[in-house]
Amino acid sequence: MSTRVRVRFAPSPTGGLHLGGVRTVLYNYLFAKTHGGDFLVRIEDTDQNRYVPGAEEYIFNTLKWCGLEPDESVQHGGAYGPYRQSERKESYRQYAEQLVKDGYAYYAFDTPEELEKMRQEFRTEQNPSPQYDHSIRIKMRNSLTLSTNDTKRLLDEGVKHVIRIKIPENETVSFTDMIRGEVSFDTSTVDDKVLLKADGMPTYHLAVVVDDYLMKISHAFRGEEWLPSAPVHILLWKYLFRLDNMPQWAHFPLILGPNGKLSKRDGAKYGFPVFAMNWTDPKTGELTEGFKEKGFLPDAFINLLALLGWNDGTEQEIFTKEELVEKFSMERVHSAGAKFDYEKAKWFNHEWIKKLEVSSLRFEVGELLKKSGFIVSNEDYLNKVIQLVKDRCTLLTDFVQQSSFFFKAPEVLDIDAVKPKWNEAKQLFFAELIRNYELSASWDAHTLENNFKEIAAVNDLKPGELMLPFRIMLVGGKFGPGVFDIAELLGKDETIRRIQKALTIF
RNA sequence: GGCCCGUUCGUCUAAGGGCUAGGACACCACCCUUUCACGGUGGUGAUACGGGUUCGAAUCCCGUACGGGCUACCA
Repeated sequence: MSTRVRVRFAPSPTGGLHLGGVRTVLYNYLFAKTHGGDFLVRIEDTDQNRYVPGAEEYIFNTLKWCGLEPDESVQHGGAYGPYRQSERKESYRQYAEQLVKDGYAYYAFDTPEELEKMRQEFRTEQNPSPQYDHSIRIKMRNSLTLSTNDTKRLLDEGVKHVIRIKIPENETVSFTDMIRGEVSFDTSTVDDKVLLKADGMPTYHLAVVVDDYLMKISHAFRGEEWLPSAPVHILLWKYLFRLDNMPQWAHFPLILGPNGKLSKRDGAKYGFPVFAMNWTDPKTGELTEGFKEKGFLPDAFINLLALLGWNDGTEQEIFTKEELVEKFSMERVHSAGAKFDYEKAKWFNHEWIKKLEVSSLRFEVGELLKKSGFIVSNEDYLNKVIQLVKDRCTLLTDFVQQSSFFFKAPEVLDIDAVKPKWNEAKQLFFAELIRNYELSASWDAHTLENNFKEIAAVNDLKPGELMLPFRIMLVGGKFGPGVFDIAELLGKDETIRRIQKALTIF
């Protein structure tokens, strides 16, 4: 018996990957790494109607950005391929047929119209959505109600049909969920799910069981929305591969938005990203913003996701990926859903920006500045700028606003902040400051500040009244690091140039 | 409607029978700061409700309420 830990993330390529999806990846990844096992990605593209070009590539790009690279996948290779279900199509039919042969499944010839008619017919106040279950199947067109000959004839004629699981009556199916403990279902309330569709493709239910078996998955983790279909999967394991080969299950709590399961719409409505990275719908051209482009660091993104439903029992909140791998345990994953709080998410990112070295930030920030039209030629200068402003940036994109004046003189000055209190004496002070600074032998923040205050004292002016105007001259607005630090970094020529220019405006 | 899961400050959570229910985000106040932030100190604020079990319950059991998920030839 193989005891190696093997887990999988099995997305269907239908669009952007959202928070919950990435967290599922994360917990899978952490569990695999914590136990020295394998993490693989299997593309569940059995629904050809929902196929979206580019979505698969997007998923892998996202995993790469997050630093959660699979050990096996379509892109990474591996010994258990193919890793795309559409390419495994042929293998599913035989399992479905085997189930029919063993009496655990049956052919159903009902057309979509007939199914719709059935739902209309049996719909009542008490039962608004009738299911194709043990009580209904005897009234439908399938190999259970048709004679053997009729069934054979229809099959031979190539009539479109599906294969449905025949759920037993009055049985209790139970299993132990690693997060929730024992969960059980009365099979009489479970419907006869379609296993193999009319186009020959399996549904999720068949595919997940067959593939988890074939790929030797030891632990199957997924979102809580799958809990209701667990009995179908358990039964399939029992009928097909024996229960003692079945992986251990865990159903993660949902990540909730302001109203229920977090959706793409929530993001648009409440102004925060839901997808990991930008996603453009190829059909509509609609762009949905991602955490990456919003200015989140991958380390912070992983960190905040990990803590949404898990903690290590201490008061630590900032974790590196390595620490998470070291400390993660499925037993400490919460069972209740967690409402996503964007403010806290930003706090995580801020903490990470403060924590990270300038060298880790430089590339991203440099790119961002260049993209915004600033000329960044001097690496050393950029490093100093980042060091000076990083503590006041919550998002990576904040660096642009917080440091723009280091690369380009402000075009508009916040004159209103200065003008009402501006007077002749201040004008003269800055004229003298220019002369002083021009002659100054050293150009460091400390000297600059001392000289500034000396001149103010000599002229009987309060430094406080002068520093704001000085800031406006250099920065353009009421923000930024210490004004003398700015002047030091800007250099003598540029500082004086900005004072001179401002004096003509004030 | 049925089935399943869940319920500790506004939000994320700690406390897995025993101290004034702890921390973080957010919010408020003060300090620091001659800008804005960072930072520091303090504050507001929770065990859904009702029954049990127990010397003792946020914790175990039952019920109710509320929330969420599922109820497709989608995943």
